[in-house]
Amino acid sequence: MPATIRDVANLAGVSVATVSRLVNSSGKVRGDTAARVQAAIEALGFRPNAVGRNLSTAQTRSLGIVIPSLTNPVFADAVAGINEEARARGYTLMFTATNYDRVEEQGIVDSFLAYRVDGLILTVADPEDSLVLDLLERDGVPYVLIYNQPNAKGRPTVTVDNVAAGREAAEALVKLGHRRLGMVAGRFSASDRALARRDGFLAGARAAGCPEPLVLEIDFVALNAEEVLRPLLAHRDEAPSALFCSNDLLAMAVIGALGRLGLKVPEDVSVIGFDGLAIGTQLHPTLATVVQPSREMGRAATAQLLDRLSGKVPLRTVTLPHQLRLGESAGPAAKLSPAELRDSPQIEDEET
Amino acid sequence: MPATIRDVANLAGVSVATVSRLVNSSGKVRGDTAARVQAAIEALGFRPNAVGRNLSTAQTRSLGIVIPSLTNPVFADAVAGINEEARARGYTLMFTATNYDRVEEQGIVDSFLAYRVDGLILTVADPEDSLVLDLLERDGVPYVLIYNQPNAKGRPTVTVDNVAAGREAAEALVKLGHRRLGMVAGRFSASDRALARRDGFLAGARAAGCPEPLVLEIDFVALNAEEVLRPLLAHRDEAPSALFCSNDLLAMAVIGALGRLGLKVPEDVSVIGFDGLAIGTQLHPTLATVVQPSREMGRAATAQLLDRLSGKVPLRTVTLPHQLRLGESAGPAAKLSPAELRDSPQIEDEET
DNA sequence: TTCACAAATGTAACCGTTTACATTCATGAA
DNA sequence: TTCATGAATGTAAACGGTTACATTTGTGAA
Repeated sequence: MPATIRDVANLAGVSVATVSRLVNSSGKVRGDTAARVQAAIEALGFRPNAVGRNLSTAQTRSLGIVIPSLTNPVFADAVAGINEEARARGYTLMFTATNYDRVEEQGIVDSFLAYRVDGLILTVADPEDSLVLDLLERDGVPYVLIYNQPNAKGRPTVTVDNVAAGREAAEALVKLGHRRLGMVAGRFSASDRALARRDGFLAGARAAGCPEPLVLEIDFVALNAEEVLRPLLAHRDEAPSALFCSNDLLAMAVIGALGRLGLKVPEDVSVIGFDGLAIGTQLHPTLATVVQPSREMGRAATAQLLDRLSGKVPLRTVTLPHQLRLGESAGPAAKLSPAELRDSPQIEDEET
Repeated sequence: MPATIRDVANLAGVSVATVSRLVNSSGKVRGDTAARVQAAIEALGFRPNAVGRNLSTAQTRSLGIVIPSLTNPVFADAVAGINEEARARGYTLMFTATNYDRVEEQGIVDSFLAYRVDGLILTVADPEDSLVLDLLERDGVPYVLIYNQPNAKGRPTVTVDNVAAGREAAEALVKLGHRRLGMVAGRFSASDRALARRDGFLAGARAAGCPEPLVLEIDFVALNAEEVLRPLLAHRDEAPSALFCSNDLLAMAVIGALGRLGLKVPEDVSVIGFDGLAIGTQLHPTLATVVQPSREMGRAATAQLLDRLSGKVPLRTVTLPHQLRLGESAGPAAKLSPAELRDSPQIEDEET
């Protein structure tokens, strides 16, 4: 039973319209009246009910955030950026994680739409073919994707160029003298970006004349990296000497597993991740990675969405710059073993 | 201009009450009527407007979450737990991070109250003396603290026993043969839990007859651990051989800094953190830490709050079990140097 | 067939705002 | 003093649901 605008109006001896005008600084109210109303507001501890306001104005000044998981700091960072920008502009956030589950995705967006959020920021499982996004488009609710990188459909996204980044990762490893490359990724069905990174990586490897890299797709959540890596590395002669991981968390798990398998990073195997998590720089060895500006991405997505909401600026896709950060986990390839020399004769490809 | 309940009613040729009854399965509606209404709902793509409902029912089925930061995975984990539990029970989350800023805290809670969240879960800077909590109590809005551990005032909290945990950390280090202990903590003014951990740690050190540990209070955000640690470790003879850090993130930063200062963990200095972040187990060395069940804590806080909201179960303080996880970063003390022998003669105190 | 009664449905007030429009008030010019 | 005018304020209808209460409909017994 908090005080309502009517309580205030009664106490101050004015109409609700006047109170509303004062509270929202819409319309003018004379000094003495204002003072009386102000006093009434304080006396009653009046706090305007946003629900009533939302109903009346048909907007909520709230944004819905839909991400796969908070456990991966890369999303937490993005949300931090979203939070900053949204708060600065007086918007509130409704939030949920989907756990990479498309059914959840649907349910969450439904519920956000019921709450009439003004717009959404989301990372979905498959942006190409997403019922959720189709729904938003049909209902005309503005949204911006983040991290996703749809090829077709003109879906507005804030992302980095995952393909180019994947290629650069491959190139960097080749430059270090590696020829037998491998990639470890989470389920591609849950991550279009992992897919894009793979495509770039494979293209890079091919362009450098490397043998086709092995790609390992593993279950990111119930992760037993050791088990998965053992067969891959069984025959040292044929095993990859460098692994590209589709994200930093995975890379850290892989490095841990390699250690337990008795392999040293980077002496025996180089590892390079993706995301640029802050902790990566504190590790031993420090984590080589492709840095994406997660916080910025969150901020940019929010800014764009809010600009769209006030004013009619159309939403567009923004590609932010990524950056290769070579850490200690990626080192020069060990001297080539005879087996490898046989497999990759065109050594002159390798610059330095 | 989404369809309203009245649109549906018109199309189906019934009254709004009937539609409402069907949608909420309150009250009975005959089979054929139900079918007609259902058809109308589908034809119009009707999605009940939660704002209207909230206004009418005076509850929002939403919770406000207020935490210091998402960048620290410990909070992200808790939010993940909160998210799970809330979603399972049909509640939506409004979310913001305060960045350890009390003014922000106030503003955020104000805004959540304006939105009429049904309850709040929060970690505040200082639960003993918090305007925000006083406000909630005055307004009678249910809340549960998480991580905070207020001594006085009967404020409901879900937490671990930070004092006991701090003491155990000290004991563990002593057991490993360390006598010169140190602690590195974030600003105590922003973290009552760090304070509690320190108290326990100091008590443990004292009980074991160690010289009074040095306590370093540093700015957790703009962190330059190297700079801070250098003087502490300047004289190897007097420097602590083991450091207790008030959280894992800090511990990782410290380990990194030690490395850059040319000190090995745990050979030269042992480090033990607090939180039990998942990544800790993947590091080299693996991180010794006090594990708190963050996800559980989030879940427990949510469960309690929601139980309170339906039914009148009173809120209470719950202390969940923590657990010492000795990782490789905490190792046996190096042989005592002559200087240390002089300082701590009662060697028989050390068990093994 | 009629009637009593329960089941199904309808009516309209209410939740707390905003805001178009109407009304009142103050001011200065005629 | 009167009046036109603009400023300040008030009135009441939305907004989209829920729900107490009133009304209608259907059912089976007499």
